[in-house]
Amino acid sequence: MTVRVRFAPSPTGELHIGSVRTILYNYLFAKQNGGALVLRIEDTDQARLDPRALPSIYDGLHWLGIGWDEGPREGGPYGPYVQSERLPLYREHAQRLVDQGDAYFCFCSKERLDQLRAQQQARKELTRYDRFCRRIEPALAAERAARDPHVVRLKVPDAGVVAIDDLVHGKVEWQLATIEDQVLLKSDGFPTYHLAVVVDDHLMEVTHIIRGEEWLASVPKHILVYRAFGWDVPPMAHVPLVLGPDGKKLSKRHGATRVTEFREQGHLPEALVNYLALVGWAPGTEDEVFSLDDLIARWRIEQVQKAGGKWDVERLRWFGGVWMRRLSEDELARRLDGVLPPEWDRSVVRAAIPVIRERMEVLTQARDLIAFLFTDVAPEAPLLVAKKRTAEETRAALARATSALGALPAFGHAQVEDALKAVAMDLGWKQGDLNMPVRVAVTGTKVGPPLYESIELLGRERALARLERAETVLAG
RNA sequence: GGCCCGGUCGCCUAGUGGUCUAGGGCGUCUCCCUUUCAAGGAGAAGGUCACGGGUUCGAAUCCCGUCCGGGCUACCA
Repeated sequence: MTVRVRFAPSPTGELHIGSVRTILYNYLFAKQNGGALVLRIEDTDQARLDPRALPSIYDGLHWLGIGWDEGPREGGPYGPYVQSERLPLYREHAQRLVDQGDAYFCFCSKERLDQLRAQQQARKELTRYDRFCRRIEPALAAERAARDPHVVRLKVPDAGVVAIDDLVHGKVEWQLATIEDQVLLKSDGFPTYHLAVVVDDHLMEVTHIIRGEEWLASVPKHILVYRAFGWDVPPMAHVPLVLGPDGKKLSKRHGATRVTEFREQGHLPEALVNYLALVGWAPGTEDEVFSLDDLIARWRIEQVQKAGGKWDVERLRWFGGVWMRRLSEDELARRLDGVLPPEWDRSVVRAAIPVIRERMEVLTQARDLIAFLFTDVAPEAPLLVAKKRTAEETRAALARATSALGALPAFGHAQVEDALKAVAMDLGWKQGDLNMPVRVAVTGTKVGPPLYESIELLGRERALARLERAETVLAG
């Protein structure tokens, strides 16, 4: 039997980083088993639809390099892959359960339900549906259903136990007495998640259900539905949640959570995938830098952690640095293309890559690192003055550096280095004491890429002009 | 409240009865390298394995209890 797994986002918002981790695990499982990955859109909550959701799922996963085999746009033999286009299917199946006596029509109003809940709360009882409509004669209920608004509820047995052998948690079981008569079909004709997942996973021949742990609690309801239909329950794996720093499910109030945001912040997709895979999984060896292909080869569902893992941007950034240095210079130049202002000369950018690459964790850092090559700098006098020297001494030193650089027959970083070393020697200054004012004069800041290379990149003309301007500032 | 899941350094984790004086990575700190910042190298600090009982010659690893955290508890997914 070929493996078929799915990821089933509900299009209620942009692609979330926590969903990506679950999708990634599904992807890895499918790939390493030569199976298929299916994208199914669970848009059964019509009130919460967000038009940005779909594009962000496609763009985000494409950016990350995670591909799938069947879905709304790519089609496939089990379509449609959007639940709102499968309504008749759910209706038929719900009807079948009613006909079999495993489900029933419920006509209770929102008001009655609210009131019931309030009363139960006041009495400190369990808040759950009182099965009021379960007592209605089936024939009468069917008749009413033809004209009155209604939902379909699952008839949960009063007693008994259901259990699964979860791939990550092991055996988990529930007393049916603690489960309420779940709504399966809503009054607007849409199914609830609980009906739709079961029907679709079965019809789409999904062989393994890998999803977030937030779904673990609804497993008994699903088992009951499978049972009522006489279907087999596929193996399930409830993977741990990605948590915020406070230990609660990662959400927007913890900061960036949308894939789009990380992309905009300049994170490398390789780093995101690598980092994310390691929240909730470890190979058991001391390796930790993994490409998507490495992960396909090494990830194992049995090694997935039970406990949730906290999101750690610092660690993500560290992986960013690692991957930054693994990218070829040409590739890095391509990645930078969309990040840097279009007017910045790409040949200059390309030339600067060797010196900025190991200083970057995210692409956007390149902007600050090489801005001095494209925009004028106007350093203030206090910043220019060398350590333990006066403004005048610094000015004089800069003047000597200026003429030394001006006299150079060739203007490569090696020559620049020789010249500045000679000046420092003459002056009797420590190299760093001379280089700092030169750096500030030429780049405008105290930190940046190596000085000699920076000066070479800038070119003689502009370097000398900036040095002269710094002298003026110091003289002034 | 109820049901369910979880609990190893600040964070991600290795570890499935003895080789654990609990290993690695991130972060932090120190030193080296050095024209700044990085990168790189060498080191350090940091965990009574939530706690308490057992079982066992021996427990982070097995059992029970407690505590703490989380998820779910909608005609949301």
